[in-house]
Parts: sequence; C-alpha cells; structure tokens
Amino acid sequence: MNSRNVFDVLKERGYLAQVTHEDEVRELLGSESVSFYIGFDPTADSLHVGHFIQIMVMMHMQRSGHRPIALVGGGTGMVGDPSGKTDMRKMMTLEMVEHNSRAFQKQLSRFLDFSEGQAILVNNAEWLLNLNYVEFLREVGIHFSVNRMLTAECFKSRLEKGLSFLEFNYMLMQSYDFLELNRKYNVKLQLGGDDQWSNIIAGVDLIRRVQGTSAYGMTFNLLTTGEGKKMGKTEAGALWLDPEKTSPYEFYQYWRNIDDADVKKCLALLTFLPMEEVERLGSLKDEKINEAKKVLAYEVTKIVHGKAEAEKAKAATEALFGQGGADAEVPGTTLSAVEFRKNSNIIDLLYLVKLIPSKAEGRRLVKQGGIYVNDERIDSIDHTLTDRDIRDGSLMIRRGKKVYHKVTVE
RNA sequence: GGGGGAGUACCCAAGUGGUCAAAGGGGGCAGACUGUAAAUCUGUUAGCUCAGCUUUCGAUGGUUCGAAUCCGUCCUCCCCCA
Repeated sequence: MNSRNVFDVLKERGYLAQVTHEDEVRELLGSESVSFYIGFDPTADSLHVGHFIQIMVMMHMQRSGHRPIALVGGGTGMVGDPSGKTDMRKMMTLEMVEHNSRAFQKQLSRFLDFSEGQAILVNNAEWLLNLNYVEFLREVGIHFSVNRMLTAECFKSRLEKGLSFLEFNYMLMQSYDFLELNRKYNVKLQLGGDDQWSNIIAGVDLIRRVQGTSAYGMTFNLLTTGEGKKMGKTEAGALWLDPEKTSPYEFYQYWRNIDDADVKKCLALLTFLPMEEVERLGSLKDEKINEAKKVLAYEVTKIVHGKAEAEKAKAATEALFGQGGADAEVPGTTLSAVEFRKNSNIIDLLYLVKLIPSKAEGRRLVKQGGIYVNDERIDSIDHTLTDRDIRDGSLMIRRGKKVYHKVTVE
C-alpha cells in the first residue's frame, strides 16, 4: 500500500528514538516483509494512549506490508517491569493478569488486521509460566552479565531505591520472549517505547549469542508534553482507550485541549494525516491553532473509537462550546421524575450523577462559583432544583468551564 | 544473621504530648484573565445529617485528662556489616 520505506515514514513523523543498526534496519524494512513484535504488559484492564503510540507504529508497519506480532505479557506481567520505575509496582494475581490480558487482546484486535496471519497475537504466559528454573538459568541466564546489567539505564533509579531479584529478572524474561519469537516466527525486530531500550538490546544480544543470527531493535519516543511530562494523564488517571473508562467525548476533549506546543507532534504521531497537512496545521498560530486541535481531536478519536463516535463527540462539542443545536450527545444521566425530586438539592444531584466524588467537594465547588445549571451559576449550597429547571425533558449541569453533564428526567 | 535508620494526606516533605484535619512544595479542582491553550494571579484540596460532629499520621495493644508525637509487639522498606 505504501511504497515508501516505512522506516523513513516513521522517522519523518518523529516516532524514532533509538535504533540498534540504523542502516541495516532500514535496508531490511525496505527489502522484505518483516515480522516484528511489540510487547504490552497487562498492568491494567485497558490500554491507554501510551500504548496507542505503539499501536500506531504497528499500523504503519502493517500498512507497509510487515507483519506485527502483538505480544500480551501474561507471563512478564507476573513479574513487573522495573524500567524507569522508582518503586516496585504491586504484584498482580494470576487472575488479574489473565483478566487484563484478555482485555488487551480484545482492544488490539480493533487496530490491526489479524486475518490470514497478517498479524499475530501471542501471550508470553504460554512459554514463560512453565519454564523450568534450572534449565532457564543454564540456557538463558548464562548469557547475561550481572555487571553489565547493573549499569543498564533501566535499573538506575532502582539501584538507589532498591530492586528485588524478582524484578531484576524481568530483562531476562523479555529477552527470552524475543528469542522465542525469533525461533517460532522468525521475528528479527523488536519495537517498543524508549523506556524499553535496555530490555530490547538485551534480547538482540541474546539472539545473536544463542542463534548466531542478527536481530534488531528500535524504540519510539514516549508521548510527552513540551515540558517533558508524560502525556495522557487526566484527573481520573490515564487516558484509556476503553470507552467505558474514558468516554469518546472525554477522549476527544483531551486532544481538543492539548497545549499549543504539542499539537504538531501529536498530529504526526497519532493521526495518519499526510505530513504536509501536519506541517500546515502545526504551524498555525494563536487562536487559529484551535483549528488544528479540532482536527487532531477528531482524527485521533476516529482511529480509536470509530467514525461514528468521533462525529458524536465533535457534534457534542460544537453544541456545548459553539452555538450549534442544544440537544447534543453529551455525557449524561437519565433519572426518573421521582429520583429527581428526591435529589432536587443541587449537592445531592451532583453527587447522584457522579459529578463530584463527595458532597464536601460539591459544597466547595458551589461556594467557589463553579457549578452552573442551564448556564446559570448556582450561588447557594441549599439551592433546590424544580421542574421549572427542566427544559425539553432535561437540564444541563456544568462544572467549571468544560465539564458538561446532561440530566434527563423521564 | 548483627547494627543503624525510616514509614505522615494524591506525591514529596515538616511536625516529636494539647493551640494538628496536621507547615511548605508539587499535583488536582475552582475563580479571574484568555483562544475550551499556555503563563500569571486568587481561592481551595479527609468525610458527614457541616459555624457541630466523625475518621485520619504503616498495623495493633498500652501509658495519659489528652498522642502523629511516649512505651510494647508486629509488618514493610532503606543503609552499613556478614
């Protein structure tokens, strides 16, 4: 589909962070269909935008005729990757890992074409969970120098705070994954976020030692803001790809509100728009850059949640922030008339529709002038709503400037 | 295994018998200003039946009129030695 070397595409769009052998990898990707893999450890029950950038890369690669192997870390998830972490993460139970692995598999299948072996989904639990300890040590452990591991970047912060032997083994496990996939599917290339660099080159080395063949690795820039902070964090935590955890509307809003400085980068990394268009939109200034943000929000939402949801989110946004029709698809709650009357106090209502985590928070918000009903500021925590506040069967609550919630009364 | 140190709210971190729901910073939320941006300024940031009450300072049991602060036990982590 794409006649250009995908390596150049990835480079141009700003994905690339580090490559083990730049010329050879480029050559390889330009001359044959390459099986490559990216691993996803099931640390939660949904993928988030951090993973999405990896998925984008897989999609680019697949479009160029390469074969993505998405590896779900049902085995490595049992140990936990210490890379870049300052603290040990909580150990997960087998049940949690399995549950999360299934959720990942389901989500990944939306982005890649798994038909006829054009992409493969594997779970490293398959080969890691039943490893024999001594055999593993003798086959794999022998090739790892502890001295060298200790100098690896990924352990740095942990050498100050403490690192358990459990986590220290993570690198061997991931390297073994690469070896296993190399044997099984002739995988020669491992991709990953830049925090995976140490783990990836360890695997590359292992394959060279054990198999005597070449293997390569490549990492991608993590999605960070202009200030270097990790992007994709919301008040609720991560920005999830699961619509149940982060609604398409919220998802859209996140990108609509991105920093000016990050717009261009996000357009390049998170959409398939041609680079000329990315350049054009990214160079808009002042309020004109809002146009670029709209495109960004729409495009990313479209890829993640589909066109229909993207349209809805866009329409809702226009209705709320522009002057479009008032009756839009806004996040909301439907209440019976009885429920509504029972909770007609503003604080009770806010609490009922989960706009506030506690009633104390609600009182605080009202006192600070942060709550509006039908665009009228509520000035008293004792304010009571009546049927007169219901217009066409619903009323619109707004928290702060941007959080809208529609309450429909039946 | 021996010795030393530490565990405080979302995070970092002060507090070492009452004036502590607990300084300060970060983050979050809200207000002002704006472009649904950033920066800046202001307020706020345990819960509830809120000018009153309840629960909180690793866990648990004590001492005391009264403890985050003192004592016992336990758990976890870090450092030094082996």
